[in-house]
Amino acid sequence: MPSDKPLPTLHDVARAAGVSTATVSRCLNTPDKVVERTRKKVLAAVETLGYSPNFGARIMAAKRTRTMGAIIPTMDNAIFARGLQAFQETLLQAGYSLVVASSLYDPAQEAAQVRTLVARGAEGLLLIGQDRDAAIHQFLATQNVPAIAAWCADADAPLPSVGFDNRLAMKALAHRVIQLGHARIAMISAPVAGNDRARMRVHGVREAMADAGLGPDSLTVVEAAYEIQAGAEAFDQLMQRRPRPTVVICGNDVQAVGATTMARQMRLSVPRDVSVTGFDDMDLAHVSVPPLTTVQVPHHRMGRDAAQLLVQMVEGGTPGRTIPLDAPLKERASLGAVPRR
Amino acid sequence: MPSDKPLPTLHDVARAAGVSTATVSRCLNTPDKVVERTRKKVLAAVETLGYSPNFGARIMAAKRTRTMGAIIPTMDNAIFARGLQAFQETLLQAGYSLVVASSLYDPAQEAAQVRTLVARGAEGLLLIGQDRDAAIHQFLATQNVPAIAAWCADADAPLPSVGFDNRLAMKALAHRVIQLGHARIAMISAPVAGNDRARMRVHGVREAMADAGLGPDSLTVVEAAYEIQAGAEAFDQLMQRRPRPTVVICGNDVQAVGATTMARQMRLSVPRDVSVTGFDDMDLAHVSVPPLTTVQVPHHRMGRDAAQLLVQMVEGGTPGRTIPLDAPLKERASLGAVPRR
DNA sequence: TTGCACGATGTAAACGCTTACATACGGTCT
DNA sequence: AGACCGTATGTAAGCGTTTACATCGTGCAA
Repeated sequence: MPSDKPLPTLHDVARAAGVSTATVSRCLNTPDKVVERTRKKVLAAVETLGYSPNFGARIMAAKRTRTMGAIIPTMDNAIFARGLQAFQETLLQAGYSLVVASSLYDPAQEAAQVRTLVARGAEGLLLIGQDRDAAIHQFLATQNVPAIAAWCADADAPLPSVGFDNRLAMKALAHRVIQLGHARIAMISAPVAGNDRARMRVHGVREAMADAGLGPDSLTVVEAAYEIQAGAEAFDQLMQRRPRPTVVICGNDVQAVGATTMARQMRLSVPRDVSVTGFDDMDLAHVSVPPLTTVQVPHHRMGRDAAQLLVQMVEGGTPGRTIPLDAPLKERASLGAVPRR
Repeated sequence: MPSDKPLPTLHDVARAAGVSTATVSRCLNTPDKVVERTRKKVLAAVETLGYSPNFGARIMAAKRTRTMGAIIPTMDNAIFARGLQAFQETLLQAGYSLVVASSLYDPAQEAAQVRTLVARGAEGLLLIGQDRDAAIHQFLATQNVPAIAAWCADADAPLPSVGFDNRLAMKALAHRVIQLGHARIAMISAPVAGNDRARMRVHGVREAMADAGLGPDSLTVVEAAYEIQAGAEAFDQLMQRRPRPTVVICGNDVQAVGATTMARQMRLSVPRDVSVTGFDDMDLAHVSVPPLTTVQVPHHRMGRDAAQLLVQMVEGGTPGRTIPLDAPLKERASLGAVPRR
């Protein structure tokens, strides 16, 4: 209970400056509508009183919160955090604040957060991926809150998206893998339930294989948690299989680094004995020994473009058009030709 | 201009349910003050109309935003992002939303963000470190907004803090380094201007050296940006010095990984030719070859405890007492005995 | 039966700002 | 000099909740 003395109001400032509340308000919001002399007086009063406008009253009168919301699976994932950073910076430039919430990869939590953020006055929402219940879209529509999906690019999905095509990006990587002669392929994926990005990456590998005439039984997929250790364990498990896969395609860099680390422990040389690839191109990918072949995710551009698109949708009332971004293959030492024997 | 049909208000719901606005409000906020039959009627009306309370009006009347603010240097730093994640999760449990802003390590930006977040209705603020202008504290005091500092622990600093003592943690690491026989010590630090965490870490090394009778000229400190590449360049530069340092203490894991990477490029063996240490214990530290000796920063606990303390300060009006946390030394292969020659 | 207490609901007053509209005041043009 | 115009400022009406207080009704004790 912060029951201290009440904060000064517009009225107090107006009285102190000897003007009306309207003039004070104008000084703060549209300074050029007030003549210099008056403005100075008012600003001086604001200063001495330590006035700061009341948020509630302001948005109630202006009918604008100038706040956007973002719901990401978790900021523990550095790559989301970085996208969020760019999103926030761009939003700030446009005069918006950012409220964040996390779903922890749980659709129910995400749905709850959508309601929370809208109730908290978010004028627009940034979500990750397209996997969600139709009820959410309906809710957003009735509340008249525009939303966009990042980390994907899919023109005919429910939400306009800003990002790259997970399926195609991974397909390109898998294509290159196959080109190098690999035919016994294993994949470590994050859990695909409720995660279209992970699912699409698996699809991408499948498609590349199908295109190359490799049957579905040439691929072994295991799901693992988004952790280095889990990647390591999954790699271990995959290496027990006979015949052994010649390449392990990972759905992300974190698991891939777990894989290379485990390979070293198992005294398997990467890529001589087995190749490993990642996805995201985070710092880890460079540091891994050997450096990871991976897909570069444009997290910064994604965050920035998402912010711009969302602001445009909120302010222009426009429907919002998907912005596809490139996610180029970064070929590094962890991927080599299939071992001959 | 989202000029669509206006959203339903409390009045609309009240009319639809055939009750007063007060009853509807009670149904939503204190359901047990309303008899079952009425409540059902009202909730049905809420549902069919798709009613969602107006944020501005609500906080104006209730005088509570249930929003906290956090200003961190950047979410590009995974370790801040993770602390923030824990902070947000804990806040959510307590019924608060989180507005985030970033200072980009710039005190002026931080000051501006403090004002922005307060104007945005933040009831409490999480800041990083203690390095800031007194004017900020004064502003927060007049606005009656409690704030705490994370990533540090300093009982007699202006703000109550939740975190660890950067100086002591680094001193412990340096002590161990010296114990291993190192006497020509180099340090790569993030820029210390306006960054008490970085500065305190340097102090820690200096103190450990002084305690061991090593003069200040046994230490070479270079500042570098918070990037792998910058760490690599700084390491290169330090390795040109003669006599060459036998250990490079880095202010953080990112720069340390840059150092080990550069060492490999220079065909220097770590720790045989030169030892390297980090600070933070992020994923990178495990993955580095060799794994980094570092200081484990309790980012998750810090975020959680910070949230709890802040909520307590906001709700209880209590002054807030510093919560010191451990940041233990994690000794791994990158630190070895001083090379004999 | 009357009176009372108490629980359920209604009434209406804030809350502090923005902004449409009204007003006042000079200055210009005829 | 009078009419007119434009600019700077004032007046006051909301904005949609919450909540103190008033009112109503029902059940129970006397």
